[in-house]
Amino acid sequence: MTTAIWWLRRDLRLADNPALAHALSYAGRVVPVFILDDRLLNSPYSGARRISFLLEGLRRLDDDLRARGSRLIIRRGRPETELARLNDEVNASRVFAQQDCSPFATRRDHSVAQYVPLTLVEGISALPLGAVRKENGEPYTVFTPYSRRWKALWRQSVPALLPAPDRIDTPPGIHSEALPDDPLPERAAAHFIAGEKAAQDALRAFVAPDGPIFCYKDHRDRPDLDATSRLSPCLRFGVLSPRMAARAATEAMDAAQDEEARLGAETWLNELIWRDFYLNILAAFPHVRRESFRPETRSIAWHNDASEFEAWRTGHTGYPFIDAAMRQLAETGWMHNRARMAVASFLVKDLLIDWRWGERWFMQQLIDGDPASNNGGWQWTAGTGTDAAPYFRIFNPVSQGLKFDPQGVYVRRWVPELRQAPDEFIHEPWKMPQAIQADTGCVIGQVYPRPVVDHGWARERTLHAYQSARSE
DNA sequence: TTTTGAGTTGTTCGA
DNA sequence: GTCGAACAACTCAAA
Repeated sequence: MTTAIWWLRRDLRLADNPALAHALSYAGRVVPVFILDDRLLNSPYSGARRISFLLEGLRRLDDDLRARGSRLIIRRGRPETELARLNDEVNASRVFAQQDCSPFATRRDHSVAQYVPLTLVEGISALPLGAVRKENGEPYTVFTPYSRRWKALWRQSVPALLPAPDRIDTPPGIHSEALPDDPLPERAAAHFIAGEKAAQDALRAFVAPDGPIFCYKDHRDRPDLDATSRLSPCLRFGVLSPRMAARAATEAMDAAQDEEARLGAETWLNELIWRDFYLNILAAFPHVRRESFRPETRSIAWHNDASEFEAWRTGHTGYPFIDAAMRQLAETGWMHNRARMAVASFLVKDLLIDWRWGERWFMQQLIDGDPASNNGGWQWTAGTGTDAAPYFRIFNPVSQGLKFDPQGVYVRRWVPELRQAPDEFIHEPWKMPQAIQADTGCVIGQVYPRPVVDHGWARERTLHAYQSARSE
């Protein structure tokens, strides 16, 4: 009987898993293996939150495999070495894996293919990488036409979902290493689901009749509400199939009771399409990982002040909305999307710090940190990327707070020093009269910092810095 | 090949 | 307080 290896990377699921399906149709016996690669675990772009989520996801997947007569084999080392060794041990004739598109993954897989017969299978995106192209065959670099084409292709033939197999035959007696200790045993992922069944339940609840998806258009911008799906870590590691998510979104669009509800579902679908878009951008333009997509923005004279970066990183900029967001990130490994834009704009356009500093910090902290989406988002905000925000679009850290956290609920939740501050000063506490500062126990400059920079001044500085870079 | 319309998420200023 | 224009042209996608 033929044996195949199913090499898992970021597709920790049994349902709608094309790589697994290929392995099962190719061979009677399948060996699921995950290889802990120290280059990834110790990378400066890695972080404890994400590793913790990954380890939990591996444990849950092992449970699910055992319920189907199989189990997850863990190996540690270089994938080339480990796969070649496992290949010999189980006498496998082919390795199946889900295609990945980061520069590291591409190099790794190319190298692995020199040692074992490797078949890469789509599944990382809702529509296969490279499937959505311009008429001339080139990749899109602007989102809106990309999304139009994406939707047209999707509606042309909505992909069928592959059912989870009832049984997976895995030969006995294969050595598996123990998983390393969880770097955050108290569960960084307490707020996040790492199991496949729970992720699917969460998706179902999100798109259920009267579910949050139908209010998503209006509520998604409010970090003080709990109105997003929070499925990003599951999509990051493939605990949830992006196709399944996109199908749920389009079905919700079709089931919507009114136009507003339909737009809610479509807005969420658009977020999934953004995810596909940035995966394709990274695949087609791998240099974005290292430098700005737009050459004319590569010569911006960054200010790069280390102590200002530190204030941003730790949530002590003196702008409450920014600080709340940065503390939410540090404490939970996740940040609301609206807040991600605001803090990114603040780092790049108020502090004039190289977007790559922020990108790396996000990768170290985010439980859902994905090289493609994170890079795309940072370059969008910085105005250096594909389809980027115009350089003069600079978020005002105060008005973002007033607009999207009107009562200061989000600020008070994450910045306890300001809990007693009156509503009218919650986003501009430095304007509080001395008497109120004393009464409420938030003396500015002592309990809570003064703004690290004046926004109006910083805005002008950035406009000039970007203009100079352009005219070079 | 040329032309045309359009482009996630904002802010500021002045009427 | 509200509204429209300016911000800066430029590139992309498609007809």
